[in-house]
Amino acid sequence: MAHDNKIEGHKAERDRHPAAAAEKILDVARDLFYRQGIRAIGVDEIVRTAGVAKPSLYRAFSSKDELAASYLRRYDREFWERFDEVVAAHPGDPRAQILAFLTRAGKRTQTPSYRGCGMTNAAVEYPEPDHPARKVSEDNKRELRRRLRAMAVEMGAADADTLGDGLLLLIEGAYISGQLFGPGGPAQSVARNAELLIGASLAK
Amino acid sequence: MAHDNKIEGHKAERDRHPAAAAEKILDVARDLFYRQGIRAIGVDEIVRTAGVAKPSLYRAFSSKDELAASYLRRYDREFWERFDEVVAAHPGDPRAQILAFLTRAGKRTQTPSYRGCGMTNAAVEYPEPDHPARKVSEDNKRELRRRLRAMAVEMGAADADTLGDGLLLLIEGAYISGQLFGPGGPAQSVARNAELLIGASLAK
DNA sequence: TGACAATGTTACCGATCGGTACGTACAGCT
DNA sequence: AGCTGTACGTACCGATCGGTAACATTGTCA
Repeated sequence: MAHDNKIEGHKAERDRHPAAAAEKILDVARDLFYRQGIRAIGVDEIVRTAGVAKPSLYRAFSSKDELAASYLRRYDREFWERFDEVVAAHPGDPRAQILAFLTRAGKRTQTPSYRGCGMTNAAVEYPEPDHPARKVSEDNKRELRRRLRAMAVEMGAADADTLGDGLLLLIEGAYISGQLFGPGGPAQSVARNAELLIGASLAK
Repeated sequence: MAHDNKIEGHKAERDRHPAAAAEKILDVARDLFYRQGIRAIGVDEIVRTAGVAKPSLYRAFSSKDELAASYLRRYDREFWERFDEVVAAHPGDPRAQILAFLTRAGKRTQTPSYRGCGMTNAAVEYPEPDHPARKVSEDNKRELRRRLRAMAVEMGAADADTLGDGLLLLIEGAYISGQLFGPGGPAQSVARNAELLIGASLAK
């Protein structure tokens, strides 16, 4: 054992860039937190699944709460990437943008393993206003509200704030009932209902 | 307190009916579970707040999960009481019934301490399909969906299932964004948006 | 070769988790 | 009185929680 330097090369492959453990941790945390919930997952399970040591977690993240916040910050980035992607697909046509977004979201909610919006779920799990994870979630939702209202203005809605908020309600409702009802649930009709709501809000 | 001859009372007052501890436990659990979340509250905190001993909890409830389910069963009863109350206030007028329900719900969401729907929150906290608390929650939501769709039929909607589901999405969205945004959030417009959606769904 | 940075290993901490074995106080009945 | 059933409390269980100290091992780069 003393001179046992040559083992399998199962660790030499990732030395190229630093903080490889942190990335694996975040990958695993993202997966487990989203699927099972943040409170349901302990740090031990994370490091065990990631195949890293616990100190590696606490060298990269100051606490579990901060790891949760990091998970949500990454979620936030990916969310807006998807959002901007569908927006860019229909330039100058906010109605088509929203409908495309909702069609895609509605489709995702029909997946058996669908677990809703990580942001929304985190806010439910952490009602305390000063929790780091909740702050990220609230920021994300505030920005979403702002954008939806702006798009309602673009659409020329008589009461743009009401329409923007109505769309947000439909979206959040889809996130929640997607995970509550599973495939075949009410979330499958979110795009159709949004279309109806938009139509009613534009007609005067 | 009509015949309250017994004094002294840290135990004499509840001899009349059995399982007084169980009631206090359920009262406290209801309050703490709703405000902070089920996973966030330990059984120790419950019994401490209730001023009872821990075995009293486990004599009345086989586990914490079962206590959570009991909390939700009570929540379910009270929910349908409120629901039936507003339905009874507008006999034969499903549109007025729903609007009245949503007006009241929308108002509640503007309370600073609002924490959403206990059913919805529990489903977010417990994604596992066989968790006792989740089962209660799913049953409640399925029944709500059924009723909303039935009311949409009563209203004479062209696509009643879509309207019923759309109303459910708005409701769930209001529950969630009520606790996410607090007063001034999108949930304040849930009744207005429902009105628009209903109008658009009835016009052909 | 030697310093450095990143990770791993092991062992631990106090607190809290959900849950229970067991003894006791007190009612009603005979 | 004596017995019995019932509701309750004290004290405790092992497991897990989030988090840390100390040190060994690794490959990289100068």
